[in-house]
Amino acid sequence: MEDNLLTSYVKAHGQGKWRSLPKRAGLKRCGKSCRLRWLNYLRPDIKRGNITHDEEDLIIRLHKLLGNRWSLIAGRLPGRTDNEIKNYWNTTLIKKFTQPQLIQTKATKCKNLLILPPPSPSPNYQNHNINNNMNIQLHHHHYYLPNQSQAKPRVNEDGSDHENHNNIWQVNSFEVNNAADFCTDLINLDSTMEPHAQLVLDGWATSPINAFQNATMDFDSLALLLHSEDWP
DNA sequence: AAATAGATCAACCGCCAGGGT
DNA sequence: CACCCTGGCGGTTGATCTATT
Repeated sequence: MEDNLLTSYVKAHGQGKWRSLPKRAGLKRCGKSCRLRWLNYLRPDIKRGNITHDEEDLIIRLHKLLGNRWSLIAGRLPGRTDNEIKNYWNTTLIKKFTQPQLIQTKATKCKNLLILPPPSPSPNYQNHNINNNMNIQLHHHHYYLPNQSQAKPRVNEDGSDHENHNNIWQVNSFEVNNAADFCTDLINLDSTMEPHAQLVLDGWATSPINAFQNATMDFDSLALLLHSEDWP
């Protein structure tokens, strides 16, 4: 009933003026609630049905690139809402990234960020030290490891693992195979880690990794890419 | 069939940015 | 400038549905 009122009102008068809409349309909801109902449910271009495999793949890629910026991700998935994608991530996808056996799935192919235990990194990798023994805070699901044997959490003095240490990992070095992916991983670093983030970004700007492959990509071009119709 | 646990998703809430005055 | 209003965003909650015991 309210949905019908809201739908017909928006179709007749267009979106906007949400605060005053309930009064004019004869609804008992607040304006915010009307807006949410329209955007997430009543809009005619809403896509119904389950998330497809392709959409899931795209969500994973975009989330890797953008983090929890659901509206931006939704903008790349026609007919899907930010709320829907957020729910899908929080209920379905997040499990995939927190299950250890999936450490070698597609997302883990990214070897760009090596998190290695001291003292010395593996000789099998070409390393570019940005800042030795730098402590960086990472989100649970935002780091990608080559395999479990090459990266270990720092162990506390009492033998407990990093989970009791506010997710602080000791980062010694970085390996970069693809500049764009490296850029992605930097973006996914916890924004609360300042000033360490700036150290990393400084390293990004000045370290030898810029000589690598597609290393011409910078953050400005990344932003352009995100707004490009060619993406993904 | 009933009770319980787990999963899903729409809705709510608080915060923030931008525009207008 | 400071203040207010509005729209938008992301995190969280709670109701409902589904599966399991």
